[in-house]
Amino acid sequence: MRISQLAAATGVPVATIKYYLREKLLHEGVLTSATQARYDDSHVRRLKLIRALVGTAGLSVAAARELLLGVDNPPEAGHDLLGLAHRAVTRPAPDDVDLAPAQELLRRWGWGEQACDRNTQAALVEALAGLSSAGFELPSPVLDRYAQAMRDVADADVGSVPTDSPEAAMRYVVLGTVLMEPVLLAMRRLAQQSASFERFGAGELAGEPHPG
Amino acid sequence: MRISQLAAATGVPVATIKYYLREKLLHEGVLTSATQARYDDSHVRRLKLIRALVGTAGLSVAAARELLLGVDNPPEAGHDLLGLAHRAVTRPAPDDVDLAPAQELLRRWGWGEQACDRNTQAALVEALAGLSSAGFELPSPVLDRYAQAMRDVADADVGSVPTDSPEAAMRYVVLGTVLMEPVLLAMRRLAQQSASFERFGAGELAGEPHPG
DNA sequence: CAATAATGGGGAGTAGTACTATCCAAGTCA
DNA sequence: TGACTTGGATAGTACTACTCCCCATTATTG
Repeated sequence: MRISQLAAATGVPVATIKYYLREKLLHEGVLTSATQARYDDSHVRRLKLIRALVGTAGLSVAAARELLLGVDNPPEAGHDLLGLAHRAVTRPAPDDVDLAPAQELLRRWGWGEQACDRNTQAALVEALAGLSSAGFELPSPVLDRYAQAMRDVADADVGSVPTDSPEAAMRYVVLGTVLMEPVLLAMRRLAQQSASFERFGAGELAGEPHPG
Repeated sequence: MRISQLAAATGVPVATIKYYLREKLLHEGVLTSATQARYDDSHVRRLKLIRALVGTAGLSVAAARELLLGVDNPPEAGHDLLGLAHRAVTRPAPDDVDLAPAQELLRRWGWGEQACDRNTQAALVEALAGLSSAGFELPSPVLDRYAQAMRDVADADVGSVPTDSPEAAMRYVVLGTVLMEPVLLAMRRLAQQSASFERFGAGELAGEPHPG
């Protein structure tokens, strides 16, 4: 399979494939001469994965590269798989963030504080600060309901990790974490629309998507 | 309050404030002369809100403008509030997307199909396509668990909308939808870390954030 | 009142990202 | 043999979110 066929098979322009090769997101083909290389099914699969990461999941090319690097070279059997996935989607926190608000919540929810990564805690703190700096104060009970729901999600996540092979687990965790996020957000919005429709009826909060 | 004081009060550079003024994200101050305008608390609040939207929530300036425009001019009492918020974070779907996969899921979950916006359904279809094109096949029962969790989230969302004033409802729905997303994602990651830690222990899936 | 500083308004410039286009020599295929 | 394709590299593009600079006009300060 030559590069133009790879392009045809995936819908990705040749120039873009070359770009991904340069950026080390896609492994090189086997050179058969100075100006010819052969690509195979692994390139097709990888290309689709890349497009899912940078397209659907909205990762930057740099983040996708880091994440793929981890998928390619599993650190050791199961060592910090989650950390790898989370690092690709969580920006590093500055040294001086105050994690106290997050830690209090973790205690309240019984989520092992020592299990939870600094940067992820900082992300929660920042997100909550965004809410409150927008003048949006969330009552604790409501926040707790959200936490319970996300705990359910996480239990589903962790519960369905394949435990047979470390590579499979790796793949599942890394990709499941980032590729599931847009799915969850879309589901939330649909559920909101449905709940709003049931509660308020058309034309109240949900609007009138199908008037007449 | 002059522009430099507004900058000092919010931490936003003067040049950036001018940019937001040009882009109509921030309302103008009251001119007291040809080269002087007065700003007040409403500008401080608005600026914080803008930073939360484009910073924390990751909206583009254009999306933030559209959303703020809606918050400023509530259409009519409760008319399509959700639609407004969702439009700001959901890109328009092309005419030819096949919504069938989403509609089947909506039926299965009992979420009123007629309540659910085309673009949002398309977003779900695309997100699921991203998963599957990455070679990631999600068992239906697992997807159903996610759906249940997001339904819980949405019920909390809709249940805590203030029903007294349309303006308050507007604000709550629009901002709650977009500003809560980063909160939910951060909570999911923390819950994953905690669940993983409980299930596999340190050094297995969760990694060893605190070795020793 | 004079010197210095700050402001509104506006245009231009910048940094980063994700491509996209062009070129060329070398190789393939008809 | 000769048009077409490829790998490899460089340069250019479109977009976004600022950031810089300028100027005439105030405001402030000594």
